[in-house]
Amino acid sequence: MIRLSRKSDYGLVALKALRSLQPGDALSARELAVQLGLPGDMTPKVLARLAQAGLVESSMGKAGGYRLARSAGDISVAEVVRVLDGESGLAPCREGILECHRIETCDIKHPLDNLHQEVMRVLQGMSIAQL
Amino acid sequence: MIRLSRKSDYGLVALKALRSLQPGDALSARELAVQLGLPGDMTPKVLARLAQAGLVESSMGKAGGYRLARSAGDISVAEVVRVLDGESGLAPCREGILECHRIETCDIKHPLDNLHQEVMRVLQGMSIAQL
DNA sequence: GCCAACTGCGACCGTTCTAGTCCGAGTTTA
DNA sequence: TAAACTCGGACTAGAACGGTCGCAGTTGGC
Repeated sequence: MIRLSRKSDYGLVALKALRSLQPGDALSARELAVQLGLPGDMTPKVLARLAQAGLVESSMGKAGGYRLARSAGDISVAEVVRVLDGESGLAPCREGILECHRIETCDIKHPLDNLHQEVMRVLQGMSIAQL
Repeated sequence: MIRLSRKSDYGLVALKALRSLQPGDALSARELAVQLGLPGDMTPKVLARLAQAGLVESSMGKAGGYRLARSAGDISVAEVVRVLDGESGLAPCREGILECHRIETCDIKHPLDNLHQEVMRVLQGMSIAQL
């Protein structure tokens, strides 16, 4: 399936909301959740992950919150998806535990990898600012 | 997640195998499964679905089996994915039962739909023959 | 005419992944 | 010192997916 997870969806919406923030200001996760209608305890998680990856900055303590770490035009959809969903190839050959037993003879992996790169290039081409 | 389901994966592999068939010949689902190392009872399902969608032709009875209904160059990856996984937008706003409650105020749906179309265009650009 | 080898189709179950919640700890400001 | 926030892990419920089983219908050969 070519579909974004909810996490990525939430992340995109949240980033978009942070875009219209005055420099120096910050929005708390709870405020964002209420404002955007996102599930309460999911929002801090998504934002924390984005902060960890350097897409947003966080300030702790009272009156703390999140703000964009870079300009909205510098953050691509691809980056958000990669941070929140992890990057895995198009092909469902799981790595690790459930390894594909066809891996030796698989002749479609390379073409699919190429496709995957093209898809990511498309996502790379759209920034938060363009959403 | 931007990942193909196993069904789509199996479908692509199977179609690719059918490509090198003599005209008039047919391969049974079981043969394909053995030959490609696919799970035994999954393969008939995938092929039946493909036949239903007109991507492969089937002949019943003894010595029956499957063959491509069109030339491999005319079948795109996008089509296979659409048939086996169903087409759903990039955005995870499920339709029907679990409708997104943000649907009214959602301002990223349209941009995501555009992205989705671009992604499908990429998949459309690769045919079974190119795999 | 019967049997064997297929497709076709629906029902079913177990596993995996995802979404969402809860809770405790650390940080900052008033 | 208290309030408001981030941070991180652990846990639960539910949906989606992969995979299996069984039966009906069809065809070709003996």
